[in-house]
Amino acid sequence: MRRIVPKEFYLRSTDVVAKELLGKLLVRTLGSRRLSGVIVETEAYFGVEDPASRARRGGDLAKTLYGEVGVALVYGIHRQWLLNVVAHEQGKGGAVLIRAIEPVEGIELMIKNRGVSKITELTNGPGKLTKALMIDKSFHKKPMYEESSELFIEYYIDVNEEDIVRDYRIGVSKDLNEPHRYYVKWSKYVSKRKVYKQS
DNA sequence: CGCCAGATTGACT
DNA sequence: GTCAATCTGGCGG
Repeated sequence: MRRIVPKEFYLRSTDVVAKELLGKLLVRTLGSRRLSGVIVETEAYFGVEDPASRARRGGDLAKTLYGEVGVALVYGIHRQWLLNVVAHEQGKGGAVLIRAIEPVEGIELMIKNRGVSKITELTNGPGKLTKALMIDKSFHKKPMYEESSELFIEYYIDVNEEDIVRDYRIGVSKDLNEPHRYYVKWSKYVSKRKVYKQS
């Protein structure tokens, strides 16, 4: 039985949502076809108080970060698309970056989309998974709690608390002094690189 | 319209 | 390990 994660799920602290998204299924539909994967790595980003957040730069992304929860925030960087879900408490700003998934459905098509055959290389990075699932700017601001969006998140498995690792965010030039990256310890699909610096 | 930073990736030494 | 390709969005002129 499939059940989509409801909008209310995202109206909580960004950190809690980031952690609880682990083990959920990210689904992209193409007509009757499904491409999906288990979320195994996430990072929390906040509002203007976060030096690594796009909210710092103002504009549309800042508005989206502080806006309605449960919608996709698609952001382009270094010629990749990165997928976030807007999640924060009432009156605050924040979003969860989905950094890695484990392929479940539609693996053949993902291989075609990515141009690589090694399964573990398919979706073990934020830019990689958007390419594998054919996610681009057209999904920006679309609700992720409705099947009609063709991009949504379902309940899938429960991850044990002791299997969740908390660490500093990856790749940001100016991080906060607290870890905001979460990943599943046993997953082979977590992006390995660790290039964080302290501000 | 040009400039530039940046939550990345993959090719290469 | 190093490094550059190449894209988006904000901002200044």
